[in-house]
Amino acid sequence: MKPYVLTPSQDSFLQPASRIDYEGALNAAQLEVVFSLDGPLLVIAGAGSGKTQTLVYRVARLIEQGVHPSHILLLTFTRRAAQEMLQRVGLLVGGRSDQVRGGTFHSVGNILLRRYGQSIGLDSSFTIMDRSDAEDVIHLLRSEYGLHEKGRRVPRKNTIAEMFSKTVNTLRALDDVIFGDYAHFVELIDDLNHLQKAYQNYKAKHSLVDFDDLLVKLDELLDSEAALHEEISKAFRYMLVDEYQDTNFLQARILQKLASPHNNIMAVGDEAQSIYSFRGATFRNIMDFPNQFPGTRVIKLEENYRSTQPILNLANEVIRGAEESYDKRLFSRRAEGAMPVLVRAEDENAQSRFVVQRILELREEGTALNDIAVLVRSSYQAFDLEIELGKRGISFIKRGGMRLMETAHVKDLLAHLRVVENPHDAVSWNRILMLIEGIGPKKSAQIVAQVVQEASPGPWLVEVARRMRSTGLAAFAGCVEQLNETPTSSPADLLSLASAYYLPILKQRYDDYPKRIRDLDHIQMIAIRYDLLQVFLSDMTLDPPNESVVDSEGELLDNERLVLSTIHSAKGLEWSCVFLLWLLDGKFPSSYSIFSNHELEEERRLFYVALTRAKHLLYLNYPINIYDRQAGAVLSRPSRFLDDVSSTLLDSWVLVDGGMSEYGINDI
DNA sequence: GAAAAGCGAATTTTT
DNA sequence: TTCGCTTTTC
Repeated sequence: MKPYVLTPSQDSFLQPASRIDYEGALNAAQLEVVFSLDGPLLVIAGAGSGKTQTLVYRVARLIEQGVHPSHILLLTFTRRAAQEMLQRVGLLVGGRSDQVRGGTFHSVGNILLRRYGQSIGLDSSFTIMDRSDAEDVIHLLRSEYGLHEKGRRVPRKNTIAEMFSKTVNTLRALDDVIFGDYAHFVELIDDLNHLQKAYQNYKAKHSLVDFDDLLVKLDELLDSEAALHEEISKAFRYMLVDEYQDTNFLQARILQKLASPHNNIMAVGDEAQSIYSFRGATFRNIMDFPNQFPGTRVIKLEENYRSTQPILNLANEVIRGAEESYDKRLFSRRAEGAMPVLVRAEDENAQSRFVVQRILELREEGTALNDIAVLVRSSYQAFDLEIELGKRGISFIKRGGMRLMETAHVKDLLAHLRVVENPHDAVSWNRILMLIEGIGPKKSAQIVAQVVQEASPGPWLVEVARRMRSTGLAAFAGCVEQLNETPTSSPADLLSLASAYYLPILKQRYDDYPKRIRDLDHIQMIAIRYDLLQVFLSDMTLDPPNESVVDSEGELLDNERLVLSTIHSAKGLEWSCVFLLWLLDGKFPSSYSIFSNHELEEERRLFYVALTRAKHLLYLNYPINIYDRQAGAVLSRPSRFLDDVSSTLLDSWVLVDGGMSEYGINDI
């Protein structure tokens, strides 16, 4: 293929038509944020208070003031958030916004470590492992170590990975984590310490880096050499951090190092919306910010531009019930609006039918489908609704929950490319080898131990296949040779080669292979956008496609799609109408969390986040008479978070079956 | 001795 | 739908 050079988009040379109209777009508090460019600044921004708008204008202001865009770092919770904000900055200042550095802490870690990692002994072609890769390694090491003696209860690999991750994200020693959070495994403390060391060694030996390492090693990097630290902190002269309530202690430490000595750092957050403590995040970072950065200015944004007052009244009431009370009263100028509605359904399917029917009505009345969202606590809670939507021909997009990247077949396929990029990647070798007929854990371990040291794995594997008389391995060896012959090919071409080899295996292993092949095709489509294998692979791990589009048969309504999302994935977003499902005590809050005050409080904040996504209409739905194995009881009352809510803040509806999926409404 | 098949149990949220 | 353990097969 011939290279065809595309000239940069003309936009880059265009200047904005007129000067930026700050006063027309921002209120007084927001203006203060946008014009206080130097020194540490903490912005406490309530839900819907125009936080994104403010960030966008602040970046624009920096550029307008002559700060070079590449000296600005915008840290966000997801990469998508950064992209969207920078796109909006582009509307204000033109193409210069392309050069602003933006992304998550993890993606910044990735980029800096690729460039400077050698100074802390990290190979620049390292592979990023996701959680399930990490669990695979732990599983491997655990069996090798022989932790499972008779009669002893051994933590599951998932649990072990969680413990290890907690040590990093909460800056605690493994012993403390076990004593504090996993007291029932205290007797295994020595073994687990041993295992953690083994895990670290394994990663170092095979150039593997897990999510947490991206932070740990970045932190290390910033400490390694004074000159390097200076170079990096000079590169990011102005920093903006979004969703600060969902950062952890390690991230706060990294920030402090990145920002020193200039301290031109601004953090935005809302302690009432902290919902990632299971990942080590703590809203204490917000509280401590002024101590960490002496001279901090604090600005509060309290006016809500999103929701009507009746919705805010309910949200305020719910968060007021929190143990650690948040000094927060959102107010809106939209006094008028429909009351939020609490809807009781006889069972899950009645709940789904109600939602579908109401959505169809709203659409009749002129609400766009993509201005409606259905939110759930955990993704499986939407399954029944998905079926119902399918029946009625409503297309939707689903966010959160089971991710494409986590599926076995996608991981299998990508593993073949990962060993091309990083031949030391033992997890991927192991994964691929285990797919081959006649190769199990033992054989695989033997081969992996050798192959990671081979300069040319292809010919070596051919030889091994001949010795073993394994046709499966021979086929694989051929595939490896092909892939390595053309390492400069595009990711898409390499993927095609790997697919050709993998497809027969896929068909043999899974009865539902047609569905899985479609997933692989989807990955193939994404790969086309990339030139570099390394970038493609990193992105697939750090920023995986986590949306699945389910189109109804036939009619495609001008790209209009309903959004189904977990509450976690709905963070920062808003819709005209929001349905909240499964608002049943025992489901939300889930019966897992009701024994811990700490977790219960987080569930309450999660509920608050869900409520504040709605602009005009809010439906809180709960089915009754649901048997819950966890609780060992039939659940039938609405979430306890509504216990103290006055009945004047909510309408109550009871669904009455009118046959033929009709519903009637009785006011109580 | 190692791999494959078979069975019961458990299942939040995500970079 | 996958995890961890047990039984069966090679």
